[in-house]
Amino acid sequence: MQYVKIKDAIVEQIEAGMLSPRQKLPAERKLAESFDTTRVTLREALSLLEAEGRIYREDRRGWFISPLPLRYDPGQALSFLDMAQMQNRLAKTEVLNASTCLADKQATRLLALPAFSDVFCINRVRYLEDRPVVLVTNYVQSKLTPDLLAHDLTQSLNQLLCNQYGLKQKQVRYRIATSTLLGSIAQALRATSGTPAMVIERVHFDSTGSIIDAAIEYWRHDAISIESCLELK
Amino acid sequence: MQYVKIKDAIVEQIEAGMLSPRQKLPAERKLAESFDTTRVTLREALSLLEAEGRIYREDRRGWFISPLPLRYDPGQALSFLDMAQMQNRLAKTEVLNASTCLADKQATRLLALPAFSDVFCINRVRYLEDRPVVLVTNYVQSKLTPDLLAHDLTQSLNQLLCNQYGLKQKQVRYRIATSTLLGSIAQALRATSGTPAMVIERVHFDSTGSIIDAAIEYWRHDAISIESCLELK
DNA sequence: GAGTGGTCTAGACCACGGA
DNA sequence: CCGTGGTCTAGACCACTCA
Repeated sequence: MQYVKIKDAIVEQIEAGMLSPRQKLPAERKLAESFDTTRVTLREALSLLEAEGRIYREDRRGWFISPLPLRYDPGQALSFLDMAQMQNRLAKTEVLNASTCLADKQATRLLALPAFSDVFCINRVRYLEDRPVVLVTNYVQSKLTPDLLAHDLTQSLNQLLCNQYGLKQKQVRYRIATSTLLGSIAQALRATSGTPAMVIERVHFDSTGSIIDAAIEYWRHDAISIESCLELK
Repeated sequence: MQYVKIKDAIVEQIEAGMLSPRQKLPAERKLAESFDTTRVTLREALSLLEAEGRIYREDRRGWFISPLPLRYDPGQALSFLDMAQMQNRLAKTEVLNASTCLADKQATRLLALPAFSDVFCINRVRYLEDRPVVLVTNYVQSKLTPDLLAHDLTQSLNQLLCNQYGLKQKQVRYRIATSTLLGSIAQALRATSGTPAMVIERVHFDSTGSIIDAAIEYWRHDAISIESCLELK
């Protein structure tokens, strides 16, 4: 099992601090040569490192060392920016698009809507140190929040809903699973199709138990570590 | 991108119900032939399906269709068996080994122990419909629970600690991340080294805030979906 | 013992990124 | 425009599973 040895050799270099976060690895052909093997086998080793969350790939740009993951607490209603700031990370948000549209399958499921409802749909990419780490799709029932799209959407949607519309999140239901980044989602994160991903779905409720909004987050799986602390019943 | 088309063709067959959960796919060479391609490309398609959680592999035995994942709520102090039963799943637990040993690096970190402490270390594999889905390693401070290992360890450790020793879990701290199954962990789950995994670390506290025990769970990533509902502060 | 999956070789072409 | 990563070919050998 040559590819395991290659993987271990690279892990050793990472842990010895010879390779720093976000640093690019040498070209695949060069690495293959230096480990005296073929590209196929070398790529097997790289895929394994990727699955372990130690390196990541930018589509057609190469392989890079993964930075520490962001600690993410689903129990805290913290915005991405606040979370990043508390962990001394440099965060940025980019709005890909924001529009009113007919609820798609996911939106109707998450928001428990009747068919053909109108919703606001917002797609944003979040960056850590200029690396795109998560694509977030927010769905908000349009009747609750007129003119929502007129506001600055790079800020926390949670805070916006609270301050502008008095919609306070009291409860969250979430689901976490693994999958892959495909097509346009992969593109938005500069990832190759098929990159491992962590998918988080959230539905927010107000104090009366009504649904406020929902979100689906596609994370590069190496960029997040979910950590929380809670009381048991 | 031939392998994406192959993947889609197989997905279609799964969703049409032509392939049922736990059913074995044809041999790689046969699949490759029927899609008129080589094994390398075919395996790329299979790996993608695996990463999406739609199929899984048993080491040297072949590829199988993934059953529905088990819904797992970290906020409920439910035992694996109760969880499975509530979802009409057939569960089984196998004790791999249970012993007193010097705390390793992980145990000292999770239990916040001084160096060279004695702990009970229990390794168990949990099955759903005879498929091994998770390897659980439990660490318990030995001084709190004399003779722990004399009891039936196929039952819920949580319940055992509560009923036999009066140790009631009041709080849990957990961490969820993705990684891979390697070496003996992979073997215990009949998986190939490098299989995608969901790793859950848990530390349990009693009502005084003292640590009772800790656990590390290595899940086949397609076998679990983490779902919870909680109040926001 | 036949067939299978796990691993590896030694090439190839293309489209894209970056200079 | 060069070099890169993404994709694909057509084989091979071995160790293991299973009948």
